[in-house]
Amino acid sequence: MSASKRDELVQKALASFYKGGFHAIGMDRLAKETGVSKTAIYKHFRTKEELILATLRLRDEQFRNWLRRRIEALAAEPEGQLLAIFDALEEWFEEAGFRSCMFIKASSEYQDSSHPIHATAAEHKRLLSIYFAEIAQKTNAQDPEGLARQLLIVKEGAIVLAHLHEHKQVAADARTVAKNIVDTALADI
Amino acid sequence: MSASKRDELVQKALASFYKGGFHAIGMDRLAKETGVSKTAIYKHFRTKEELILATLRLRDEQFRNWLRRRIEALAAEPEGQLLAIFDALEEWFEEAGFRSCMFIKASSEYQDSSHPIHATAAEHKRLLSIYFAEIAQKTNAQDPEGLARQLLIVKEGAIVLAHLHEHKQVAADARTVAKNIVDTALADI
DNA sequence: ACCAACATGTACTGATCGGTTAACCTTGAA
DNA sequence: TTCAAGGTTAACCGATCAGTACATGTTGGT
Repeated sequence: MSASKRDELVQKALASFYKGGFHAIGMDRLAKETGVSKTAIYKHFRTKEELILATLRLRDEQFRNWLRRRIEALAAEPEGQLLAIFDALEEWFEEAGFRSCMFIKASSEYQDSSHPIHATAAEHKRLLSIYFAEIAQKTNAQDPEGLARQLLIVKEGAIVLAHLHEHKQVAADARTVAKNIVDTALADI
Repeated sequence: MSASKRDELVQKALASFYKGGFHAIGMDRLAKETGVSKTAIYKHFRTKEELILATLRLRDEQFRNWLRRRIEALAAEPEGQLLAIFDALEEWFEEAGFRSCMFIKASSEYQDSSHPIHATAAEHKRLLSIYFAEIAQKTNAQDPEGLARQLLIVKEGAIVLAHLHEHKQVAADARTVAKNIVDTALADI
C-alpha cells in the first residue's frame, strides 16, 4: 500500500469511527466502508488498536491545524484570538456531520488512563492547553497557563453540550463565559 | 424477581457499565458480575437497551439527589450554592472509582440524537440545567437560565478534563471560572 | 516476457455478541 | 401434598467479533 493509500485508509477509518464509535465498528464493516480489504488493513496495522491510534494521531493533527487556521483568520490580536476559539467552535458545531469530539469519545470507550488510546486523548487535550497558553502569554495575562486551562474547560463543556442540546445556544453561552474569563484575566494586570 | 432484587440488578449493572462501557460489557459478563442469570435478566428486560435505559434512569436519580444534598449541605444561600456545585464536583472527582460521567459516555457510544439512550442523556443534562436555574432564580440574577447554562458548560468541561488530566487542578480551575460567572451575573443587577 | 511485490476476495479460526430454549431446583401458598 | 412462580444452569441460535490463511489477480520494473 502506498503512503497516500494508507493515509486514505486512515482518513476513511477516522470518519467511520467518528460516526459509529470504536467498539461498534467492526473490522469487516470498516473494510467495507473504507474500500480496503481486511487483509490489506492488517498488512499495515497489526491490530485494530493500532489503527485507532493512527486515526487519533491524524485527527489530533487535523483538528489542531484547523483550529489554528481559523483562529488566525478570525483575529490578529491575542486577546481576540482567545475569543475566536469559540467562534471557530461554533463553525464546527454547525457542520453537518458534527458528533462531539473524537477524543472525548475515545476516552469514554477506553476509560483506563493507562490505556494507550486514553493516553492519546489526554495528550491531545494537553496540546490544546499548551496552544491556548501560548496565545495567552502574548496578552500579558498574569497566569497564562491558568487562563488556558479555564478556556479549555469551557471548550470541552461546550462540545459535550453542543452534542446533546441546541448547539447554537451552547456556542453563544460558551463565548459569553470565555469573554468573561478573558476580561477578568486582563483586568487583573 | 422481587422489586428489591430488580433494583439490585440495575444497581450492579450500572456499576459494570460505568466501569466497562456499554458496548464492551456483554450480557454474559453482566450476568456473571451481577450474580443474576441471563435468563432472569431477560425476564425483566426485553433487551440490553432496556436494561441500559433502566441503569441511566437510576443514575439520573442518584446523581441529581446526591448533588442536591451536597449543595444544600455546603451552602445555605443561593449564591453560595451555585459555587458549591463545584465543591461537590471536586468531592466526586476524588472518589476512587471516578471515571467521568455516565451520560457523557452514553452519548459517546450512542451518538444519534434520535436514539433513546442519547435522548436520556440529553434529558439528564436538561434536568441539571433546570435545577441550576432554580437556584439562580433565587439570586435575582437577571438571566437565571443563562447563568445556569453557563455553569452547566463549566461543569461538563470539568468532568471531561478531570477524567483526562489532574482532577485536583481541574476542580480548582472550574471553581474559579464559576465564581467569575456568578460574580458577573450578580454585579449586573 | 518474466518476476516480485502488493492488492484482492473468500473462507476460515475460536471467541463472543444479544437473545432463546429447556430441564431442573427452590420456595411458599392453597 | 401439590402446584405454580420464579429462580437456576447449560446448551444452543445465527451473527458478528478480531485476526489469519490462501489462492488469485494486478501492477510496475527489468
